[in-house]
Amino acid sequence: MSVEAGTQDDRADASHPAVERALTMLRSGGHRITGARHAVIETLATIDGHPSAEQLSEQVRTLHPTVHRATVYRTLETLAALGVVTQVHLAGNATTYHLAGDATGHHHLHASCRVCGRIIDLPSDLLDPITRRLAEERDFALDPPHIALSGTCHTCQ
Amino acid sequence: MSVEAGTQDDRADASHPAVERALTMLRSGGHRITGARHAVIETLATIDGHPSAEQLSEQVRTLHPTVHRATVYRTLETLAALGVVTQVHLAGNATTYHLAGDATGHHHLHASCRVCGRIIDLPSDLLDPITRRLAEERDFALDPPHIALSGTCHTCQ
DNA sequence: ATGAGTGCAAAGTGTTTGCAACTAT
DNA sequence: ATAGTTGCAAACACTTTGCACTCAT
Repeated sequence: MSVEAGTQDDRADASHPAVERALTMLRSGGHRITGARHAVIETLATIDGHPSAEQLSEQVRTLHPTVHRATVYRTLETLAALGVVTQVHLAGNATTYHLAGDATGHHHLHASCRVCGRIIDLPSDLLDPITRRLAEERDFALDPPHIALSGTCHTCQ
Repeated sequence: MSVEAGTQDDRADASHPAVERALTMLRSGGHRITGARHAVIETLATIDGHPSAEQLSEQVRTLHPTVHRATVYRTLETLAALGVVTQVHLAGNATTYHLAGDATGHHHLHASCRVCGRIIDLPSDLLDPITRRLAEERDFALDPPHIALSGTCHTCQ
């Protein structure tokens, strides 16, 4: 692995709280802190937008060229299982990933435009009534952030 | 093409209303009625469950072995553009297709279980309040049937 | 030291596309 | 006749897997 251990303060921001949190959760989940994982997590913390695994992988590789695509996919899967990252499925496009409860610790939902692909952030409580109704009437535990709603944005209508 | 024109009453059910409707919409959309399209539409009308393009393609081929996968994909795309079929995206799985407003003419929504993959049909008005809210507050035209909600079904919780 | 994690290459899915041949109109 | 469609093969995008090697613990 090519990431120097010991000092990670040479990169991005010395200790983005979300990065610390993610590392802690990894460790307490019984996983090892490797350079590759460190790199993926820091990339997640700094990258803008709603990156796919492939885009993350590319971005990771700009600073850590030896980190393989497959490792990024595996790391994201691990982090998702731990609840550190949220996987968002985008109606026909690649799955995207972001740190769960970024910064402020509160989640949000997404909608994607069928026409232009734009992704729109939505308040996390938007689906609360539906979540409640599905739980009561169908005993179904909705996981609202896991899919992006689909429709047409205002510029594309 | 291997489908005999003239008589389609030798297959499944002589004239499933939905099939007639689909053929009419195809024609009035300026498209040609080909054996392959006929086969796809009849398969859509008869198949159970929530088939993917690949499954439909397989099923079509049991009766019409010369119809190619690619043609099924193209036909489904055409039918979706005409609004004859509804495309449902399934959070990480293959897109599924069904005749829009099957039989009775009313749509329904879907939710899929993250664990077992089961697909649950939901009333079409479930998301009406959210649709309204998104239209008003974000000028976003939600297309509720286009994605399946995601969560955990009662047997998997 | 030792097993979790990695890089790599290769295989899997699901889906799209370029093109020559075909056929519904 | 002539465009719209098809079959085919090949490419594509995204993701997973088997395996030998490496490194965090």
